[in-house]
Amino acid sequence: MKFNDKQVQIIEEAEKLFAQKGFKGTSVREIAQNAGINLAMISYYFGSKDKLLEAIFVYRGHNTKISLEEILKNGKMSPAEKIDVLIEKYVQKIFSQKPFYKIMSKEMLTNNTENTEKLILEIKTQNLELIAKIISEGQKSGEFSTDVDLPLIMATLSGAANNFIATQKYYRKLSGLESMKEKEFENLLLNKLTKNLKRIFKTLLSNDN
Amino acid sequence: MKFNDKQVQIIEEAEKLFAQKGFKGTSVREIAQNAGINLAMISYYFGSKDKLLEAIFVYRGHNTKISLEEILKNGKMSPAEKIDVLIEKYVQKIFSQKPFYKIMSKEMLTNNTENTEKLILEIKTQNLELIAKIISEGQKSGEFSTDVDLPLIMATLSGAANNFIATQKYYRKLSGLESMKEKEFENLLLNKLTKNLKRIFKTLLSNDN
Amino acid sequence: MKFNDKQVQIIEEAEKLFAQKGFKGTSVREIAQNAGINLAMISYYFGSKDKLLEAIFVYRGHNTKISLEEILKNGKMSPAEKIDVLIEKYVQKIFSQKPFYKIMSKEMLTNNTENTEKLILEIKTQNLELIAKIISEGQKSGEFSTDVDLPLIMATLSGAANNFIATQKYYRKLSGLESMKEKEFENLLLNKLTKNLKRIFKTLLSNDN
Amino acid sequence: MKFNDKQVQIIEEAEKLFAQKGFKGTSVREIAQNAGINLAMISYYFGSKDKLLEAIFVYRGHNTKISLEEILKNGKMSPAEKIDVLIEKYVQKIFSQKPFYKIMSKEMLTNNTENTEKLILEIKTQNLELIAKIISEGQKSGEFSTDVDLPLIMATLSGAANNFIATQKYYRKLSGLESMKEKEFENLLLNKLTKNLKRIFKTLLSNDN
DNA sequence: GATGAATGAGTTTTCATTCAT
DNA sequence: TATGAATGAAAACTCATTCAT
Repeated sequence: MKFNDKQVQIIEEAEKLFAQKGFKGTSVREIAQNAGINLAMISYYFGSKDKLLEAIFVYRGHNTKISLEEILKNGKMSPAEKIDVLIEKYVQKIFSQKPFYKIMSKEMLTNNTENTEKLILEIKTQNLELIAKIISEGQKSGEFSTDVDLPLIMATLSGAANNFIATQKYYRKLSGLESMKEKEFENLLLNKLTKNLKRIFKTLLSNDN
Repeated sequence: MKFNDKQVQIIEEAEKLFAQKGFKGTSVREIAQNAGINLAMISYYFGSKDKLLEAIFVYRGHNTKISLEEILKNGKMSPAEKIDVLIEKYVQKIFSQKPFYKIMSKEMLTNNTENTEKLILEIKTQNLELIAKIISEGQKSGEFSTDVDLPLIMATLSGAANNFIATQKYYRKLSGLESMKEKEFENLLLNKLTKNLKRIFKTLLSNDN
Repeated sequence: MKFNDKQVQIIEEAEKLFAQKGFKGTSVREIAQNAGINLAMISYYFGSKDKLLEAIFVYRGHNTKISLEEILKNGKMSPAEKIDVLIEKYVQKIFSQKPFYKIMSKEMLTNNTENTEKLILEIKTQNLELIAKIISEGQKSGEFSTDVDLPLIMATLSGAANNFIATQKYYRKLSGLESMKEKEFENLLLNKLTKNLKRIFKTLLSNDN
Repeated sequence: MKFNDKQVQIIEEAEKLFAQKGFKGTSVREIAQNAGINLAMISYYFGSKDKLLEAIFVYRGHNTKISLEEILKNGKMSPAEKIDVLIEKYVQKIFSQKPFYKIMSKEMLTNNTENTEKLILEIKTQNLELIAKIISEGQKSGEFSTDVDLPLIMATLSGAANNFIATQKYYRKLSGLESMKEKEFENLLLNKLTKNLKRIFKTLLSNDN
């Protein structure tokens, strides 16, 4: 499914607003005004507000898949190195697409439409399969423990990462970093999170349980 | 701040609905109907829908504090054991108060009112201080590493835990446990999560970095 | 009709608020709070909000009558002097009971209940009869013109006077007296209005038409 | 600022109702029903009930200015004649736009929004400047006294005039003219008021104080 | 494709009044 | 007398969607 320029314009504006103020908290009128398009165009292009949300998932979910799949193609790395790269890429993606991940986090918390549920499950499944392959490699080579609960690891990974973008402002206050510049703080966070997750994965995948 | 029976009744009904359908997705009319009280009573007792949300935070935040503080009073345990108990209690609390934690997760993701932000920060600060004390004990006795980023550990803990209650249904499907009974699945989840978190904490607090 | 202390307390608070914010713009809850009494007491003492308004008219209308009647009893003054005193007293009364006259002005502008209409008419009639007597005296003695439209004179008198209390703040700005102290300005206004009205009455009652 | 047909329709209906029942006493639903338009159109066109009130002031205030300015352009009349014409025009305007002047009178009596206060002050200032010019002419030519309090004269003029339209029904009863036909009574009132005001102005502007 | 106007159902909140005690 | 609780009606406003052009 391809979106034309105008649709992308609407999608990106809607994504920003949904992330900031929630789906219900954002009116289509607001989206139209911010995107500089006519109110009726949203219905025209997407059918309804709900469908617009789904379009966001399609738009971002599509990007997600492609970008993550590239990791696996590199055959020279060890499974452990691949996990490290995966974590790096994953954290980078979440940080670069914060609004979308905020929306997804919110949607997972709510009884939403069947369609969004399906789309979220798709994204999760894709990521899971990706990791599954790497872990499977590592298990075959003996590097990783054979006693690994994959969905649990996934939940820990995405849980910690999403929580970081959700609670960024609280983290700032609790760490006493309120005076640090936004960009600097952002980098600090990204590095800490990446390092932390790598360490956690090492533990959870290791043989000595 | 104390709430009378009617207020508690409203608060608990609102909590349930806010968790299910979101704050904006729930109408006060709906709350009133489900709680079996007159619509105007909500304004009468809480002033507004926003204030009702704050009341939920006060109501649950209060309970949170008391129950967690009891852990520390036991002086016979080692810091490592205390951490284990803390994790157990924390996971139990989150599981027993799922609706509230769902609401809090959502609120953290949205630009909400100053008051709720303050109340969330309070709860987070209380938990942080609690863990800080235990870790400090462990650091003095040499059990724990002195190089510990407390807020990061907190974020990992609450992130993973909250993610579990948020993505429970997805976890079920991805693990192929759709046929398992709700209660059994709930227990399984609780145990896995607890065990997992204990292991992560052991790693993150250990000296061998 | 006599009012007890509590009723007077409510009446005076209501009068203040009705004058400030209008009858519809004032809630009974607000009156109760400001008067420091229980909300239900207003219904208890007066029956309804409408009846409370009528009570204000009875309360002030009663005062009005007594105070004005005293003017006539003095038999030593000439009709012209009496008119002057009447104007002085009238302006003083309006200035000292601004809130009530504001309410009355507003009520006259609106299709109100039969009762308030009747009460206003009563007050107007009383004043009219008072002036009528004085003018009649003056006509008999030849001082005043026999061609006098009494209600028209009345309307001019009360119109100008009421307009002054209604447009006080606008008058201040238009006269460039914004820096003058409130009390000083009040006195200035009172004197100017009195002098002005006396002059107008002299003209309207004079023989040379 | 121009209003389209629908907006004018709403404005005129609202004006009628506000004059009859007061601003607070009129519901937007009522306005919509009487104007035969959808309830939501009022918000759509004006934003809010308050803004609708302001629109009435803009709509009528605009008309006021234009119509009054034409008086001055006639250069052949003496200042005294101009004053007479001004009074005639002014009274005619008030009588032809009774609803608007009722609303304005009420608004002046209440602590209203900044915007309406500003708009009222504008209208008053415009009228004041108009009269100021004429009086200034008369003072230069020696016809009028140099000791003239302009705002006070204005207040007398508008006070008396407004009072007439406000107390029309009371005037009718007090004058014993209840059986007269509405139109006839209206004309009688207009003529009396005009004549009366001319006489008053003559006195207040004359040299012999 | 595009738009301004329009709509009906919905929202939260406020109100005057009444009730049980 | 007095009161806190309760209520139903009504208020203004917002919303997503649709329609005619």
